[in-house]
Amino acid sequence: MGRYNPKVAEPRWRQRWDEAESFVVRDTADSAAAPRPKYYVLEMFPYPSGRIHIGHVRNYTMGDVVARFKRAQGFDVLHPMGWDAFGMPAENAAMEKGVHPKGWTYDNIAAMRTPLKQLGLSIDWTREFATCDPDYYGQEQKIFLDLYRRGLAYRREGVVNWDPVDMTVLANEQVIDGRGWRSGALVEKRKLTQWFLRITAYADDLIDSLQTLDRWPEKVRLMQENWIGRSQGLKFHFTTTSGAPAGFDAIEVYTTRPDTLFGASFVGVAADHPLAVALAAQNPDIAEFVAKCRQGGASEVEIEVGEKLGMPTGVSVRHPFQPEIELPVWIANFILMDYGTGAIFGCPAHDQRDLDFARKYDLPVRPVVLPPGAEASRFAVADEAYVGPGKLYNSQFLDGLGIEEAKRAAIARIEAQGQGQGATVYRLRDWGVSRQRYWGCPIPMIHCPSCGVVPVPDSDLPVLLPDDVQFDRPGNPLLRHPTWRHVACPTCGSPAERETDTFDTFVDSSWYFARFASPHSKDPVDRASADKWLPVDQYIGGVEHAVLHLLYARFFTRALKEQGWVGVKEPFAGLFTQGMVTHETYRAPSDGRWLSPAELEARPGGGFVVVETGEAVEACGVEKMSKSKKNVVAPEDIFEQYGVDATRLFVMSDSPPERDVQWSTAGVEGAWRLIQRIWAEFDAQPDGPFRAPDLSADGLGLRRATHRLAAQVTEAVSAFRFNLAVARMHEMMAALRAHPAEGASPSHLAARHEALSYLARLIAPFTPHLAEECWARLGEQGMVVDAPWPEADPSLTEDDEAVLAVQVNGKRRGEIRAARGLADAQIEAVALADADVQRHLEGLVVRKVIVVKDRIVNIVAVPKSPD
RNA sequence: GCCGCCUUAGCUCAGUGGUAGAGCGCAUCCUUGGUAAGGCUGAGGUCGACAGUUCAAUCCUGUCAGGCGGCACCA
Repeated sequence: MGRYNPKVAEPRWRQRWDEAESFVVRDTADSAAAPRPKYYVLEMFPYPSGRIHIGHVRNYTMGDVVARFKRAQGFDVLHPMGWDAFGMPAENAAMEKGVHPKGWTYDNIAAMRTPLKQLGLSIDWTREFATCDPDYYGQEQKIFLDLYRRGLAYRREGVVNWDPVDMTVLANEQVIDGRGWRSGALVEKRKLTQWFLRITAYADDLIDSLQTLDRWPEKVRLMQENWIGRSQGLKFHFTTTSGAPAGFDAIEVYTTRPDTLFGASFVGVAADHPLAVALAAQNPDIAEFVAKCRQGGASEVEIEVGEKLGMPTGVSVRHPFQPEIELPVWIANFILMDYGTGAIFGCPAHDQRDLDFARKYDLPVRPVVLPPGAEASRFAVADEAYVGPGKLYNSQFLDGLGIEEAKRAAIARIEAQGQGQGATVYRLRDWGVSRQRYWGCPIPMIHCPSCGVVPVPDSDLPVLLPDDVQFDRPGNPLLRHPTWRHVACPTCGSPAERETDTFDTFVDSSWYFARFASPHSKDPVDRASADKWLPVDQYIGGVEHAVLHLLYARFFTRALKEQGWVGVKEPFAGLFTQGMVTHETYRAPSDGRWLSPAELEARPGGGFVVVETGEAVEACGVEKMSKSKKNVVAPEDIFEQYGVDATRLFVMSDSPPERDVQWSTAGVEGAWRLIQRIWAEFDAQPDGPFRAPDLSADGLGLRRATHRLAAQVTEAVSAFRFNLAVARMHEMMAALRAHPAEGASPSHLAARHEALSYLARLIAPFTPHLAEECWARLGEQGMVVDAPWPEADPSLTEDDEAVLAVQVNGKRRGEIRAARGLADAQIEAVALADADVQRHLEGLVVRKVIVVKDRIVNIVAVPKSPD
């Protein structure tokens, strides 16, 4: 008799798993012979910041529960781990602390590997790699050259988002509310020559295939769909009639509402539009306005205010359907150069922005869509544009048509006139991947003065990062390196220069899941291994990657497939996005500074006091754990105090996994107690052997509880409802307590043995160390990790007698017991005979009786009529 | 502004068209050779508000309120 001591038990079992190589995947050798189906579980790999946090613990425990569960169910499971190791923080550390990014990164990896291994994850560590390993990024360069040869990578000058703090370019996706996603600095617009990946080539497939991803959260699919932002419309040109500079005979616009063309009252162009630029060169007023728009666009303030600003250009264009009508061309601040054609026609009656603009500059508002039930002579648009359904009017050949018909008719007419055609436009833009940084994968290109851009030959790969670099000032150290960039042109041999930009780190994470299939292959991916393991069956990570990483990875997988490296186009068949770990925050009432939980002491009767000062403190809200709010807990400390299993168990309980879970000391203590209670039941069990469980005797109730538990845990884990599984384990403890070992009959003991044997295997995905200890205590063969998942006996999961509630007019009035599946008429009779029910039926006439099998009886009764 | 999610016990949250649940907290009691602990029992609920569908609504539908998240001059 004794308490379960995780400090002793946990390291012992980890060592046993290591020695047995329990989690090493036997890859190609048995892939043909083994009949086991494969299952690839992957959690989003971590950035090696140097410490793990509770969020990691939750993420990796979820994956581990799935991996161990599938393993026990007989799947050949791949569950690898790696490091997303390139990126800015390493360079920041280099600048701040004078350490080399490489050393800093690998030290951090080592520091994080220890607690991750301590978690007892069923990971095949032989497949571990970091994206900053030359072996990995060399393969990435190979992939990039494939993309380049296939025209999916190209270089062009473009207006880019420049982060002045990180001194680098950011992708559109990395700009959030006008600020850099990492630095938080206001992003500026700059013109630079950049490498781009042609993700837009797959826009349609990326959007259309979303519906095949039926094991992805609806929310994420919706976010991707919105991000790609496909719209159908019409691209056409207006011919200019007067005032246009040379070369501007026409202005091309894009619209999704060609039906409203007869309501057009102006044409607008973006401040960056070539026409605006050309006019600015001649006209100082226009130049000033254009400059103001550019600033405004960056400042974001104008957008918040929503004020529409415009400047007439003096240019006029002809209406395509009404040659007698000319429309003025304006430059307007609400038109974006990088969407559509950077020019629009304004129909104020049916577009709120155009209406705001028209009211401000006193332009005509001409309604052309009549809402259902409205009268043409009286309908007018005031301050709100009409965007609803209706019939066209004031529109010549479109009159009387519905909106969709009118769109088709207008497009057909424009096409017939040769002035344009129907078009699909996307919000998604090509992915700019150049970063002016050192700690990233070098882009394997060479700039030759005579040959131009030349790819590094395959035989010269990988292009390695030089180690001898200085971080004494901001900017890219590769540019300043004395020798690294100077190289002979592979084509002509004359002096040339290497590309000094490196890849966006999202490139690194766009294919790592494929590399795990064959982490040591000489090629990026070994096709046979990829065919065996891909796609990832269950991917698990934070919802913050719903757009960026997941979209890039889907794009990369398509590109890899076309190159023949892999056979699938969707990388992740199943996706689960887990919630965050939160914690209460506390701040001192006196000076408002944040206090860490360690500085506080619980006060009897609720609330906390500061240990040092005795000052009373109230909790001020539950928030995501962050250093700034001091509401963090270090996983290592929790492991030390409660053990790894209690930590794992707690992060899996309480909250459904897709939701946030609130960390609390009480919660871990609850998990700790459950572990102790489980162990106590195993500890109390006398040594066997026991004869086969006897159905006739007092063990039946326990056997039912056991098999119900097996069924429930299996279902809960399959459905990612880990918290439910834990709740059922709590309930199981009540059943075990009701059937104590002490003084038990042999059949009773046998039923207990079965219960414990099942329980050890059912808890194994959650608390694997405890499970092994329990398994061994029971005297079972081998380790739990190699034991098959327990099957529930269907004949034991259901009681043969059901308890039915009896309602009278929808209110519960009594309870009856009846054999399962008993005929409705018989149940009705029993229910009506029940004393409680009889009492409630006094003075009533039964109108109808509804019997729901094995669940409930509802008696509908009305008062007796007086006669 | 648009889209999505949430609102159930003091707290954190499960759950179901048919008998309202768990953990923690709280109270009472037991144990004091599992003891920086263990256990029994109990109190505590208009299931956010209103309306509808139904024999029956916490659950389905609609409207509203409050909270959270994503997107946002995307033509």
